[in-house]
Amino acid sequence: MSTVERVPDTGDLRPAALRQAQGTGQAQGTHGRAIPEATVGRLATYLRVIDDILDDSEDVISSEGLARVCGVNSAKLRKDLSFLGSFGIRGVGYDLVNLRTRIAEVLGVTEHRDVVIVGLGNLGHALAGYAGLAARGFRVAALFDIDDDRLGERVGAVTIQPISKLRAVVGSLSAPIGVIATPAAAAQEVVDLLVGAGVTSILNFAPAVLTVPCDIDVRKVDLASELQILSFLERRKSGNHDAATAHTAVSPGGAS
Amino acid sequence: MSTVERVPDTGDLRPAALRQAQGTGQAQGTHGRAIPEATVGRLATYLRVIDDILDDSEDVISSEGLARVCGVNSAKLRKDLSFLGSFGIRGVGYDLVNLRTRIAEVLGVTEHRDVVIVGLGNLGHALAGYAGLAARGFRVAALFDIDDDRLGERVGAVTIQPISKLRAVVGSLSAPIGVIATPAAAAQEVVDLLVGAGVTSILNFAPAVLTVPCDIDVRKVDLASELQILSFLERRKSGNHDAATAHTAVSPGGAS
DNA sequence: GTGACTTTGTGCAAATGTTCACAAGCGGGT
DNA sequence: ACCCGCTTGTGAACATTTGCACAAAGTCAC
Repeated sequence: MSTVERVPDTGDLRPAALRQAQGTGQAQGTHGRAIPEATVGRLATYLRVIDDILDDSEDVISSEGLARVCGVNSAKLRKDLSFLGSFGIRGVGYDLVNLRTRIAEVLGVTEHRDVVIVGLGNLGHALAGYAGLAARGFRVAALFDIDDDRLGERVGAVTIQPISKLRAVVGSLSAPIGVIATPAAAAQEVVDLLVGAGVTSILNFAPAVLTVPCDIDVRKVDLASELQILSFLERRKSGNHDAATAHTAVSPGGAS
Repeated sequence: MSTVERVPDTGDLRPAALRQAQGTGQAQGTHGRAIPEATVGRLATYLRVIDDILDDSEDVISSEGLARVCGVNSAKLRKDLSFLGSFGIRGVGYDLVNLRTRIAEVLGVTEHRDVVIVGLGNLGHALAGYAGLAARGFRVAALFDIDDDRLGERVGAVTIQPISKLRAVVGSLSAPIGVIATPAAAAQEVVDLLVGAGVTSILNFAPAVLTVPCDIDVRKVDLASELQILSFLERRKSGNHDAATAHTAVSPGGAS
């Protein structure tokens, strides 16, 4: 996952999925250790679960206890936390408040981080109205849509603005995250606009492969892909390999 | 990712995230090879991209060409496809129509697969109204909500029904995928209902860790987690490790 | 203070995933 | 029919991630 500079002939631009898949090298932890990609992905879960149990539990929790609630192996949890420059207490466990603060720091969500959403269709509305965002460290700072009918409409406390305002508004925010909730056809155009306005982190809900400069992080959420993966697992469970085998028996004896 | 049977003391039930993270052993490919978890996750992307380029392109594409559009390494693409019992033609490439059919078969989306959505808030509405679902091999078969005000409302061609009908309706469908779009507080209750009704594949949008029997597949989509990961990457880019280092300098010289 | 018990932090090995590099195979030109 | 150039399929090297097992380090009872 560390061969980003070796991308062959795409030059400065490359499909976002490439960066997603390959990662961006190593993250520096607090005490100089690198934080693996896989660990970062779980920290968000730990943070949420800790928030869930902050009230009704002791103020200290063991790796075993937290791991059970998070649905992960306790050794993995401990190793993950060790990348944060851990301060668990041997024989006791982790102080929940401390732990929460520490993870939030590493994830950069101690202060609320700004989010701008482009595309206010059904999905965009759902995202913009999602109350959980504030609780998880984010603030919906601006909403943009290309459709005149939607301009001026308010979702929560924020008014939908025309795309033409995007550059100026984004410029006034500090390192906002861009969320693309437009149809796939518009996604590349929108991502170009966002990048042009200085956004360097983007969450893409449109089912399209985006091409961005190599210093931009893009993550993708694709409902249909998730369903298709479930569909595959389902298929495997019921043992329906037959339909697949039916019509192409091309490869001979090469299999091991 | 193949140690599912070794789960320690949770017995028959275990948090869904565990199964998510660990996978469920190995999938059997057509010619007897196992399909790795990571490959399955990419097949959905390939399928979508192929659909995108089916018209405006040649009827054959090289691994290099397809890989570029999908944003992956061409060797990885070839290896992924080789698990399908590949039938690419050396010196030429892959027949797009064939490839599409083959991937759809493996993913189990040749016929439309039924999806039932529970929770018709903003997000549920967005999902239910998502036109792309049909194009990607799914059919919204039923909608359920607990709120009396929403009962009878139609989204697309489907009417929202009370939760009490869930068991009966699900029983009349063949291996539907359950989608949970309720608040986190209701998610465990809903997943229990779905499992009780015979659903074995579930996509969870609620930010909660679900506990399910071990033969049930649960996948999770969490907006806030994705944003937090982006937030971390952003933080790393700008080199803001300072705030993090500020208040806990516990671990001594153990760092490399 | 001492010993028993608990839990963290981590070295190490196994499993999984990615990339390279190249032999094997195919089509087209002559 | 044969050669040439192109592309697939895959063995092997490399990288990452996971899980085990245990030493190190703390608490608690007495």
